[in-house]
Amino acid sequence: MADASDPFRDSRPAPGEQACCKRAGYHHGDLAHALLAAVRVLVEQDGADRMSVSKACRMAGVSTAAPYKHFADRNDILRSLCDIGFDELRDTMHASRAVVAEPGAERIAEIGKAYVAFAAANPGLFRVMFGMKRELSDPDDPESSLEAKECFQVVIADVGEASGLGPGSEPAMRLAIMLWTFVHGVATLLIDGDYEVTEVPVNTDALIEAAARGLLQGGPPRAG
Amino acid sequence: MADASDPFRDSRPAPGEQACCKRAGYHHGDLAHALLAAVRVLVEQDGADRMSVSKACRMAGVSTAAPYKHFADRNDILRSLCDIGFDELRDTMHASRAVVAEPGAERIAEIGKAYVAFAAANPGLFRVMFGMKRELSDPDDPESSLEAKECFQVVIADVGEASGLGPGSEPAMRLAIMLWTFVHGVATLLIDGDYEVTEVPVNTDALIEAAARGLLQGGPPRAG
DNA sequence: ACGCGATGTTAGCGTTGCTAACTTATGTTA
DNA sequence: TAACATAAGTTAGCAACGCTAACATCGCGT
Repeated sequence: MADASDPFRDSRPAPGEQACCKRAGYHHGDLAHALLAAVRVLVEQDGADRMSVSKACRMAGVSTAAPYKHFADRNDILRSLCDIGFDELRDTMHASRAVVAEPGAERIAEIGKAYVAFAAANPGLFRVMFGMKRELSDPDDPESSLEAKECFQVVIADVGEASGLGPGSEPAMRLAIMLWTFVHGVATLLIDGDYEVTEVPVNTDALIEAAARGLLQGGPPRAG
Repeated sequence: MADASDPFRDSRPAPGEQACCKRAGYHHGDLAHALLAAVRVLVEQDGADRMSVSKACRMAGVSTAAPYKHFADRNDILRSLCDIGFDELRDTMHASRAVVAEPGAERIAEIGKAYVAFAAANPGLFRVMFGMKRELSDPDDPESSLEAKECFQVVIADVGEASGLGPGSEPAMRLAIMLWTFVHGVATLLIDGDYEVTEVPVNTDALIEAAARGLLQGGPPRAG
């Protein structure tokens, strides 16, 4: 089993590593998904930039050249992971709307909490999605940021209703941008551990609720 | 000059690279600073994680082993760069206070704009400072986040004055955290290019002014 | 004048991303 | 069912990277 003629003798996970899934024979069966799963784990463990494709290969039990039959390069893998992330984020944001029956500050706060919860649960992925998506994607590709736009649409729709500014109106859009900005600030400061410098425990839920109330009642900025 | 006995034949910058400073003889003179300058350029060019110490060495005109006489490792270089960044940020935030004579929403907005302007001018550095500082530093070292705290102090002082909540009081602290959160959201979304998904041009100055007005008048969150 | 420590160098290790050339399995078609 | 095209694996190897060990050189204090 471990003799020199075993073609997989160097493909098995090292002692400290775990295979994501067994492979039956020479062909893996679903290497693309297995790699994405392994990469996702590594992105959370080491960060997107320090994540190693070779390590993911060891986890999936394949050679280091195998990924390039399914992905163009390292960035292409991260791009695919981004798409998965934005789908999940959109779904979780959309689902959070059901928590509060009527549109208003409370429901908007709930969407914000879902956004932050996603970031807290998937900090590595979140950082790729919002910090590297642009450099990973072809800027000429109009579909590249489509998933991100869908997430933003969830907010815009509710802000239009809740604020009475009219759904899709420009003031509503500006207000939605402010709310997104605040919630994104919460998410990044939280996952980067930057709130620790305040020496005061930060209750992110309370922060989001206060911002939703304050900004909705304060109205949109006068311009831009 | 380019013969095989030239001890620097492999140390010169490649055609596409520029030396940061000339060296007179065998010893560089001030390699630590030269390296930090080169690394700073590379961090802006390629990002902190893709920044290569070897490339910085070529720019400074030294061998790839030289940095380790001055820094423990790659992370130590980035740590030093962080300290420089936080010093600059504190100074620029402090200086921006002078733009508006009296304390109030306007002056707080001005500090926020300085924060965002720093991020926009040094996106790579900004990301290291707030995104990697924690993983670069020893968490047991109490001095590690001292510079970041100093930046936060600038905000807290002004919010205490402007809000009438009392400088150093906990409500003032919570309000300062909200303002920081918003401004940090602006900075990160801006430098990551994420505002482009809105399809509406985003005026960050107007955003910050609106938030300063709205949040100051709305008061701090009820808890945390 | 001397010597030692600070600051350079070369050589080399292990890891990485990726390619080229080869091998094996799969599934369609004659 | 046999032949074959192609998808999906493999090995081997390149260049670049971070970092270390061992060696070289310079400059400062005694």
